[in-house]
Amino acid sequence: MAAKTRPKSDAPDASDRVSRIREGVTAAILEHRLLPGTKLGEDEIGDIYGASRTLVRTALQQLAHEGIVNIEKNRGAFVARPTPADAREVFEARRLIEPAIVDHAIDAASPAWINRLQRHLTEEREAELRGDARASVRLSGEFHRLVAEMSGHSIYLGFLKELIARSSLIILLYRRHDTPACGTDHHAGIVEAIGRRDGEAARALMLSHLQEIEAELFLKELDAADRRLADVLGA
Amino acid sequence: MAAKTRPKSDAPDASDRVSRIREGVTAAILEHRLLPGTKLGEDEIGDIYGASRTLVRTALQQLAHEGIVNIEKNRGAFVARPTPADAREVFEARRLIEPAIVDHAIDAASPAWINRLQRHLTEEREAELRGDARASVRLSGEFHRLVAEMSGHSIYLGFLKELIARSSLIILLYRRHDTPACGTDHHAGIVEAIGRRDGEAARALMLSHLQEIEAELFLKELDAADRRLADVLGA
DNA sequence: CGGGCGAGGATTGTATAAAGTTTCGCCTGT
DNA sequence: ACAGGCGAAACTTTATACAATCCTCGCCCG
Repeated sequence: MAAKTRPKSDAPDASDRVSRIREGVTAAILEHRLLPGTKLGEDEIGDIYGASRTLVRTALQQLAHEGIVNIEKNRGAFVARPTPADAREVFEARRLIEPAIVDHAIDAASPAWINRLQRHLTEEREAELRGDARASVRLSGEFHRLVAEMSGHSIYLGFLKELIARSSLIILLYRRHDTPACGTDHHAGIVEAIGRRDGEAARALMLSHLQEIEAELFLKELDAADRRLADVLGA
Repeated sequence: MAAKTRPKSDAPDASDRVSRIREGVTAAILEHRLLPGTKLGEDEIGDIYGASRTLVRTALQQLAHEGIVNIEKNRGAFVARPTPADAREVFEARRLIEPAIVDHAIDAASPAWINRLQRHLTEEREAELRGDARASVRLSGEFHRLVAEMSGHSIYLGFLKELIARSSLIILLYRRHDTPACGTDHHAGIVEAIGRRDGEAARALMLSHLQEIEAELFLKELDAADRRLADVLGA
């Protein structure tokens, strides 16, 4: 943004206590350790991170703005619970943005970056090999963030961070349980196309990768019983 | 969002005092009444809106997350000052997203919506006719937001709100002063194409509209003197 | 007379306390 | 036995007080 010199609220500045809280909660959500609907009490989190409620509150507000936490007035903060409609919107947005990101990534592709991506791929493979589902899902999302960082497009990066976090919740809620290994192979193909500077192929691979993820979802209303009631009766 | 029933932090719920502050400041920025770099003191704003610093602070944090305010640690909040690089990113993102929004808007086009758009066009023309520059620039941005609302795509809407606000700052900073009437005619053409349900034409018109706005900008570093110094010397 | 230094004032960051709202258990009345 | 209401506890919201940091301005020294 305008101030590259200042560690903005969004910066990965770990010395900031608010950032630590936000990143801790985000990581927990990305690793599927926090389930949708979970209450995030201020005291509770404050005790965990040794911070006062003031700081916890600002962290939660930031997460709310990112769409992975819902703050309900006088009731508190809860891990968001995306609806099927939300899911479709998120993936449509990703199908639109990520090919554009890949294009920029190719422009910025340097040996150092390619190396970084390949190191990430091995990390993904290792996690998958050892059956670490939590690391797998986290790394899978991080791959996309890495490509966005590589693109150097800070606005796309910001948007995508939001979309990835929400995608994680969506996958947790709606993924069919019968689908085995996820897209590490896809990721490898994308890296390879980026390395070749083949924009056409890279965009196409990214697109089909996202389509495949979405195709693995079962986007039907869950908890039909109380969900219906909430929708029918709610304001 | 997951909770259509709850007025989220982002909702246009005017009864909320934080929202009032946020919307007041946003409006001032959109109308070019607050200039980039202006300091937004907490006490100052608190006095204006009769709110304690706690509420002002959360409003400012939300605005910072939207990218129209920069919060510098221990120094306060300032109206953002997008760089030319930021400007290019913002308009690239708009060129990507808004055609997609227009597509959805066509799907949702009803007589009521078309009517709403046309009423907006007359408002724009009236403001332009009476030479009200502030209303003009505000309504010009609102047109795009209106189309996004019409699309029913809440994620695109959220992204675009951010992009519009930043665009307003960018136009204020970088617009060539020799350009006369802005794009009310363009807007009319877009509405007409939407009314015809002609997606091809509507997308093309939106794209060329955005390109024209961007072409009217002079994206060179301003304040070469202290700007250069700040970039060279600043951390 | 210019530049460094330091105290004072102002402003932000953080914590804590007061106020308001919701929730849940319990108790009463039918 | 059960529905409904009352009340206390827990939590969020808001305000205020305190601490830390930064900026300004004047003073002193070279």
